[in-house]
Amino acid sequence: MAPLQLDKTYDPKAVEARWSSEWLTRGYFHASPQLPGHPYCIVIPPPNVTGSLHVGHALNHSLQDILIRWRRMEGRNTLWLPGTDHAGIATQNVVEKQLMADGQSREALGRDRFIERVWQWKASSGNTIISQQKQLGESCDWDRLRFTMDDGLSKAVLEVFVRLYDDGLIYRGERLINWCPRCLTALSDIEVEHEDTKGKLYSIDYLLAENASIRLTVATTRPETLLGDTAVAVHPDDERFKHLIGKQVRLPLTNRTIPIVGDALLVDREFGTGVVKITPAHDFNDYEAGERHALPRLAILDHHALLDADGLRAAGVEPAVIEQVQGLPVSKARPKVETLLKEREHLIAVEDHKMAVGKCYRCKTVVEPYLSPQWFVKIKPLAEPAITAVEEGRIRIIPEGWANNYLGWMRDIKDWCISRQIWWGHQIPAWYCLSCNATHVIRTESRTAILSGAIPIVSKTTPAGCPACSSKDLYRDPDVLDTWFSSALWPFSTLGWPEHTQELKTYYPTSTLVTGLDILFFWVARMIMMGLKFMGDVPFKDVYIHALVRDAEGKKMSKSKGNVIDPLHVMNEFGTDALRFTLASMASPGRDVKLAEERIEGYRNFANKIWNAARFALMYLDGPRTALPPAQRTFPDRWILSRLAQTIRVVTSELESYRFDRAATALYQFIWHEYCDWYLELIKPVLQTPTHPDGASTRHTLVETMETTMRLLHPFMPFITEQIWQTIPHQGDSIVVQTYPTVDHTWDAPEAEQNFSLLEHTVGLLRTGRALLNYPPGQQIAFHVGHDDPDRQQYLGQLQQHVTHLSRGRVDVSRPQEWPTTRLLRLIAEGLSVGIPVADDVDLQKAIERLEKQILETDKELQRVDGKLKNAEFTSKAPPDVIAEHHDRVKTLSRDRTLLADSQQQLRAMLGA
RNA sequence: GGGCGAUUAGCUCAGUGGUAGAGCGCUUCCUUCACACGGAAGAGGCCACAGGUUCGAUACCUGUAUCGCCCA
Repeated sequence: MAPLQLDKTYDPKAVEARWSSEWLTRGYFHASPQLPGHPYCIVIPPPNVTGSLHVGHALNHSLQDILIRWRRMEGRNTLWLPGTDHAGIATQNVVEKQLMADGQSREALGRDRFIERVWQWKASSGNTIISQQKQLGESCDWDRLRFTMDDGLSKAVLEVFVRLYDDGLIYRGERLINWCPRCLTALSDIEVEHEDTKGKLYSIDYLLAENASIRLTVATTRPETLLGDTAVAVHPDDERFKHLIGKQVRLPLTNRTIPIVGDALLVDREFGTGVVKITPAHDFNDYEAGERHALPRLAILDHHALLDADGLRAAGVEPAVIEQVQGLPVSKARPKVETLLKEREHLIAVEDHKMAVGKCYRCKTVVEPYLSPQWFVKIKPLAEPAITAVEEGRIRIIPEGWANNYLGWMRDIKDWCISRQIWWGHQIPAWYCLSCNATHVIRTESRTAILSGAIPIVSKTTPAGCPACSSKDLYRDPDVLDTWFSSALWPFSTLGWPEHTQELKTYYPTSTLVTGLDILFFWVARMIMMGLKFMGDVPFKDVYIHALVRDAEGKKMSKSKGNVIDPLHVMNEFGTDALRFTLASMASPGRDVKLAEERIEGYRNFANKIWNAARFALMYLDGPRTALPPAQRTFPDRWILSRLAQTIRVVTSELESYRFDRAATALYQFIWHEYCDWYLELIKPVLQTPTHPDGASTRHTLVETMETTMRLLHPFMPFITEQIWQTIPHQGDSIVVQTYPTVDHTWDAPEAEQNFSLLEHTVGLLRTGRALLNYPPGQQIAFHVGHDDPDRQQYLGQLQQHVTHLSRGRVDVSRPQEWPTTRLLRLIAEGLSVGIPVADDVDLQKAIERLEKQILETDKELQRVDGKLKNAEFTSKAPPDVIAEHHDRVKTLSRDRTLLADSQQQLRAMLGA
């Protein structure tokens, strides 16, 4: 292949477009159980089908792609399985909004036509995120794209539901659940977000029924729910009130009297007045207290969370009060009730009070505890093995700190409410015989209510008739399942379960799950439970939890908050590789990512640096290349091979421990500050001399190290590495399917690394001296270099040509004692001395100040180290090697100190002359 | 209220029981032949605070403060 012409500046767009389509055409990402290699599988956390790629996805997906590309290159049989979930509530909301814009409504359309509309919407818009993922270079097996509402996955949902029901692990019952009055559906506990808000604490007097002069002051944050109170509670040991337990109080604004109960769990004696009201139909704690005391539940809110006239009448609320509050939302009813209580002198005090309100995680509407019949998963029996799996290490959570989080939640887990009162999703496979359930299924014109006593027929297929009475008059439960119910099956439903596929056999359990902490409970925990239950094995071995990308205020990014950053715009501006590398480098465990554009720009520059290194190589590759054994190569070649070997070691081991940040740092450091800054500079004299005897070997090392480096970097920056790899000499069709670099021990060259360190310090001092004396970079200067240590002095002799080249001067290597004593600036560091001649017209002030500063620093350090050595405790207790090191340091520092002082004195003398 | 995490250079963040680090930003010099999306040289830090362990603590322990997250 003819070398491609490389532009001076890297242009990511053309390169990315070319390779992302080329890779797909060539089918590199297609997995097959028949392929050789130990399987390595990741299932993607399915993004919401309504979504577009946000920066959180970009992070999550970049990390997975790094793992997958790395393992693929290692020769594993890799499968990265992509897909989306149907996001019941979110998707329904999106399509409903569209309908509303057209003046239509879901109800007017009817269920079947509405669902058709959603599928149409999915066909036209549901692939947005998929094409964006491809743009990011994700090496998923796109042939296996899955969707939670696919036939196969839906079959898995049916299978699981029916089996759990048959096992007694799914039940239907009336419970207090979280209800979103905007989405008009139940939510599970974890779909409610708690938010601190400023509220008020109201103190309200309830009068004792038998003696109205005795008042009991109740403290509450929700005075309007008082209309549904069925008791007040005090602490059974509270001396102030315990004698009142068992008596009745008059409930204000109603015709009811309610009992006073003693309840140690509900009542905190220190809180408020020490007396609380109990409203079992509208508060979770009260619901449980109501169970304990067998209290009635009076619901006074309807499903829109409006004060309900029927409910209020049933609760014995005075007609005049009903008149004022019926049909009002809570926020408007509260001040009305407040006024009424005040008028009747029941309201004693109102204080500011901090409280948490629950909001719907999809639409942020305040949720209401709501009494209704719902379907639940009995979760304890499923949770137990899921706890054990993590405790026993069959599943590793990384970083492991989150394991406690997981275990704590799992041990205290509550039954999972899985029914949703929406249309888009997997409809629950339960039917009710209308004749057997005549009193429990109540049909009116507008809706059908299935009361909690109704007996369902649960079946994978539509039953032909009622098994009890053979009636064919069956009514299907209109509810659908929580989206997370189907997501919980993802690691095996996507591989073909309940069929016994070759894919399942090969790729389950999957290897690694990469996800954010935010869905540890929503998703990860539930996958573990379902995987253990239905596959009899864990769904994955490693769970890597990465940081969340947050907005400027440290808040979670979400579409509904409108605080998302668009990664596509970033990819356009700086290149996909730059974004990917940025995210990888910021993926430190336990810290949230705050994405700054300057950072991405920095890695754009890194890509450009790599690009230009490759251009440089291509310029000088003409001519033969000879592979000598590493030991016979030049010093720069031996050094860079040694550094490359070390980098391979670091990158590989950091990847193994999911330290993407450290792997990225190691690559950056090696490529920029070793390969470009030093290696390419060191070999220029050889390359630029056409007949140089080391030419053939150097060109070989140049290609060898660059080709290896591209492979090492490829998982992080797939596009630029492919482009460069294709351009330089190589074997094979694509870097995607090359082997990942492994360490070649013959590359290790400690002696070259030591010499390099000496070279680096020497060149550094010479350059400092040049800058101090304001000599132009190009000016040839007759430098002196020397070292205290005879070995080092000898090495300096061997390095002379390199020092000469890199310092752009003539270099005399000799003992400092032999140097001229006048018109020479001497700089000293750790035994190393350099001498720079001082021209007549040079301003010495800067150099003198620099020496002064260094003397002060050396003094300070000397004092510190010497102080430690004079401390008897230190010398008697510290390890001998540490003490020896300190002695060495004192020796070197004092010698440096003397030489620095001499040098300064000489300069001062010149200044005086 | 309970749990977890953070506090290190102007900013964003690594890090380690024995000499304090990176990227970006900043200052000065340089368009020299891979790269000005660049090169070279610099400036900049009581490692949040207070105790303790230790010969030695930025690191380990305890407490405090501030911030953030999760759960109730």
